[in-house]
Amino acid sequence: MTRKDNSVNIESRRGYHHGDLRGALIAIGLEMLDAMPAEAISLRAMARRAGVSATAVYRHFPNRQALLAALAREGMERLGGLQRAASAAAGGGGPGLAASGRTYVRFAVDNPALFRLAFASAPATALLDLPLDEAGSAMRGLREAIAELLPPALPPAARRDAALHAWSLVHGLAMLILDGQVGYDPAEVDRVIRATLPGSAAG
Amino acid sequence: MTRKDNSVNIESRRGYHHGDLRGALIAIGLEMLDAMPAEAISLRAMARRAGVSATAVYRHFPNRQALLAALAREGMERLGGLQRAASAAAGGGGPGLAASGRTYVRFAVDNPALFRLAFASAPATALLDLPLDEAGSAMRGLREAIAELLPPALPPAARRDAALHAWSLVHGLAMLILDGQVGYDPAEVDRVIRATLPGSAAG
DNA sequence: CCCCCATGTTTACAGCGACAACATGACTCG
DNA sequence: CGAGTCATGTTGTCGCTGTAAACATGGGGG
Repeated sequence: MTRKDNSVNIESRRGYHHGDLRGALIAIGLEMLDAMPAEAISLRAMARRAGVSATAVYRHFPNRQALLAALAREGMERLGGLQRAASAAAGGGGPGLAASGRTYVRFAVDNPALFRLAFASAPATALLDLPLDEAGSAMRGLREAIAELLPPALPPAARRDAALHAWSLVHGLAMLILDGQVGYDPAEVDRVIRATLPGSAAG
Repeated sequence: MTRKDNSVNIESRRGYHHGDLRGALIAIGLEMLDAMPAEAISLRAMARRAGVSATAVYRHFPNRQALLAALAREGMERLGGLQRAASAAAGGGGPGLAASGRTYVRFAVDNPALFRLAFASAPATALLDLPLDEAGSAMRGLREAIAELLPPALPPAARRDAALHAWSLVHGLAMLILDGQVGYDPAEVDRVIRATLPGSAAG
């Protein structure tokens, strides 16, 4: 998916001058996020890698933050996709929810900079309060798994609480691990997640 | 506590040249953290406020990060103190643990920049794995409340799981709120925290 | 065919963290 | 009491950053 060219695209040139600079910058940014935190990525470094002057970036993004926001969106989408896939692969229901949670933490561990960025510069729209089909792809997996798991008769407020509960737990786990406050032990993560499934705790 | 002088201290001069520059910088940093995130605080701005040249800071901190780390430590200590106080005021036990958790989230909401900084540049020592009396003051409150609440017969691993569970939940809640992913509703926070108390969920 | 405008470049500026060389003044010791 | 040392603070500088303004260019639509 991410071609490895550091210079300008040649084949996929659908743009005008050079190539798809916007896309190239995003690919470069994601690549750099594998090696360093977002705050260490300079606009100029990305431009350099793209083989382009620093100010060319401003033709595609109003400022550095906007570029990072684009990377953040990509991160959210990847996370959401993995969660949905994991939930489906586990057959949905309780196992699906647990799998979705494990995937959430795993993603954070595997892509710390991207995970951090995804939330740090996320749009301030409260994902939990959006209707499911607009809730970005980020929380779709978790919320769908929870919705499926809860007794349909439950009032919406209880559903919301359950979703918040599950989300907070995995998010807290992820952040504490990333910040080095606790070690990453998959078995432990799994235990803690299972203990929180709706049904073990009252909604 | 934080005197409001922007120039050099006069009365509390226990230092040599000007005053207690190190202390002044920390006070200034905490003040600035009330108004902006840590990454927006420049070493030069702090020096300016202290009425001192930029490089004077390097006499007291090896670099900017070290100064921020000092602020982070202060944040951790404040948070820990508040938690212990809240737990004690609630009479310990289950109510104490819930109070400690509520205080954790509240602190984050009230001091977003300081809270973030406290974890972002925390020493990478896994607080949860330290003996209680060395565990900094950060997690003391939570862990003491949990220890008190759990049946003494429980094996240490179960205690650890319970602590991690509680900590993850409140930390996740706090971060999601700070990142604007969910709104801050004290009642909701309280509900979610109560649902996680050891005893509602199996350890 | 030509011109327009999206895309990219050059130049410039202020602010940043950090290093090296220098100044100063408070405390110590003879 | 006088000298000198060393912690503390200053000046000057460097390379880097984000970003604004003015200029260049070339591909596609009139």
